[in-house]
Amino acid sequence: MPPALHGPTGRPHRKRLSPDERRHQLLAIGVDRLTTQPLEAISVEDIAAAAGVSPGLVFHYFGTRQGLHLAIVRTARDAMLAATQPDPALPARERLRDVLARFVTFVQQHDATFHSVVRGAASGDPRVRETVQHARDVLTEHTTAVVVDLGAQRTPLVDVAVRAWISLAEQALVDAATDTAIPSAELVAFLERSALAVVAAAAPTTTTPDTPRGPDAV
Amino acid sequence: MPPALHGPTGRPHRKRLSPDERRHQLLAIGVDRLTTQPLEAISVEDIAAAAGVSPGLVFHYFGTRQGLHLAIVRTARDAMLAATQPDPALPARERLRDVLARFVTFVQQHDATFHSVVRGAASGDPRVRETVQHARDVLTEHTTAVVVDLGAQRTPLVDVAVRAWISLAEQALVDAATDTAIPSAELVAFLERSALAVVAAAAPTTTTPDTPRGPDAV
DNA sequence: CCCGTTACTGACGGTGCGTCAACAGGTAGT
DNA sequence: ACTACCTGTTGACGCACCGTCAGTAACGGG
Repeated sequence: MPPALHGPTGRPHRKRLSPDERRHQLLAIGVDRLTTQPLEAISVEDIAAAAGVSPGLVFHYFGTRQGLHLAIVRTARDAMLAATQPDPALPARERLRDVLARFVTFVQQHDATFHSVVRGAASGDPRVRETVQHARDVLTEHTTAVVVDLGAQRTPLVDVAVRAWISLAEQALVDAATDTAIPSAELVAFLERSALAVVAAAAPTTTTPDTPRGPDAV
Repeated sequence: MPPALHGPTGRPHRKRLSPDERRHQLLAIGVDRLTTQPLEAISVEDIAAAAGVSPGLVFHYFGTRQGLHLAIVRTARDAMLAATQPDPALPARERLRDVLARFVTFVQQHDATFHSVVRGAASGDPRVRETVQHARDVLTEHTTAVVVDLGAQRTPLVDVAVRAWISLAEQALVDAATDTAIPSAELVAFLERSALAVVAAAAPTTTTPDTPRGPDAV
């Protein structure tokens, strides 16, 4: 990326872009910054300086610092969701494995972005949390569709279990996706098995054929 | 809590406390603030005003804003760990259930504190992350001890699985501990079963006696 | 070439972080 | 009690960043 649209520390050259172009440029800089620093550390003035514009312009486009952060995290989130869209043509089990495999690949290639999105879930700004939560909701929906296709019943506890499993998957990906000691295929297989096992643990009365339960429930 | 150590908006009265007392007081205010606002929203000046002292004094005790945050989150974390110390006298399975039951109770009673600690895991400050990670490490150790006692082998993937299960448990607690639609006992039972199931999913070759696996492993 | 639209600037006020020399409350020695 | 020391504590300062707004200049159309 060129440092700016004018000579390096030379004269401003004052280029006038269309709103879409400018917005896109600022967002691209923001997502790039996300690979080296957390969301909260991104300042309006830093983005403005990197784009060669005044801070005021950034406020013109995003309103507030939080507005900027929100737009940045949304961009990163959408990239993640686009990369992990399930293939509706596949049967349930294959679909799950396919999504998990692509997810592992995505995290391996964009681990900094993934980290930032996951960490955004704990942001102080409710709107940022909501944005990340939306990503989780989408993933939860995909996963729930799979387990329902496999014969599980939906209960409140099963919903909790699926959401909780998403967290498990996030943590496992953060831990192991870039860890060479664990092959990707093994990680994918573990995630696949754990998803089914966790749902089975939440729905002990389900009639799935291959999860026999002992009489140890409370 | 008295608003301060002087008359309400009256004259400062300038009480001189011992460093321990003052530090403790500031920390107590900080942990209390944590129940209504996220860590990053806690400002030095707010704490100072609540204690009836100058902002400079807070810097004297904690150095920086981050130092204050770190001390606050450490205090909250220690309270959580203290409440969930396993009872070494119990056998593995009972020990797991006992810890989980007390964990659910703790979250029900201090959900705001728990939220803040969990969210601290995604803080921008590495030291805060490290602090929360330490709590997870302790919980991971307890859990690993249980599953090893139950006959599981330790492999890199099992370690990943246990850490990931901690995230699952955190998420399930955040979701469901204060949800009246799901009885505590059921939640505890789910967490217990899911722990064993996730470890089994990570170590398909283990010889655990009471976790029968169907031929669904990949 | 000029004129209007609007992307963009620059100067300003406010808030919170962090520093430092100086001040004052407590206490020990006489 | 008086004094002198130690140290908990202050208040004023510099700085970075957020957010606002009236004004300016770059592009497109006539």
